[in-house]
Amino acid sequence: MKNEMPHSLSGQRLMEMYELLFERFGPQHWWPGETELEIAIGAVLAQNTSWKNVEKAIENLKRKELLSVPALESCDFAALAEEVRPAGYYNLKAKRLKNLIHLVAEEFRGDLGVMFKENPRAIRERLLSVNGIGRETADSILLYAAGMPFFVVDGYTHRILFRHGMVEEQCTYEDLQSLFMDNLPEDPKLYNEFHALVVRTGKDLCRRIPKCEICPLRDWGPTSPVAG
DNA sequence: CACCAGGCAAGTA
DNA sequence: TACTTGCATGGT
Repeated sequence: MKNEMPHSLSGQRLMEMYELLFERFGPQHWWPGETELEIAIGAVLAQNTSWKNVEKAIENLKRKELLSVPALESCDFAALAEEVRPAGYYNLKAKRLKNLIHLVAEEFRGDLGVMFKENPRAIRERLLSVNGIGRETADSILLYAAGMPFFVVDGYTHRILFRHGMVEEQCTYEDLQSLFMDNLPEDPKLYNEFHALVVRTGKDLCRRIPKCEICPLRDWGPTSPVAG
């Protein structure tokens, strides 16, 4: 039984959850990037890293005029690594950016707009085949840069839904993504705002001790990390 | 000092 | 399949 059919109990609570979060925090104005490329680059740089550090790296890239496909494709690896250094894992991320840019340059004429005209599922698989692009990064690019209806799942999504007894602790990325996508309207704007609100909420939830007095979801059942 | 942040891939068993 | 580990800066 591959649970979580559409209209599961947890699924039916999602829209209410969204409304509570939106009432509490308001619009989050995501993704905070100006171009498709900037958003895609930011998605890679943001892997397990605070957004503040990502901003510094992106600002470096802008200042060095490296925020274009041709510039990123041709620039020296060590120079790129130095610019993305504030975002952490800089050697790893410089390589991952090169991998992503290589895909766009070689298969889509260096144009993300061209890539985004292809079949969404096919593009997702193509992105996932790039070393350094996992499911969250791929979905972030597809939702926030391309405007495609893929719900982005992250650590906060899992933590919040598990703490409120809506999923099993060992549930997969696909389980969580399906819960949202099978129970909400297929609306990129809704997915955009909802994920941003999940992150905003997660920032107020300590890893060990939930600050339930300020959590809009405090009345939503269990809030202990051990579900007790 | 410890712990965390808008993950992912590679290695091991 | 299911763990574990390396990657790294910057803020609290």
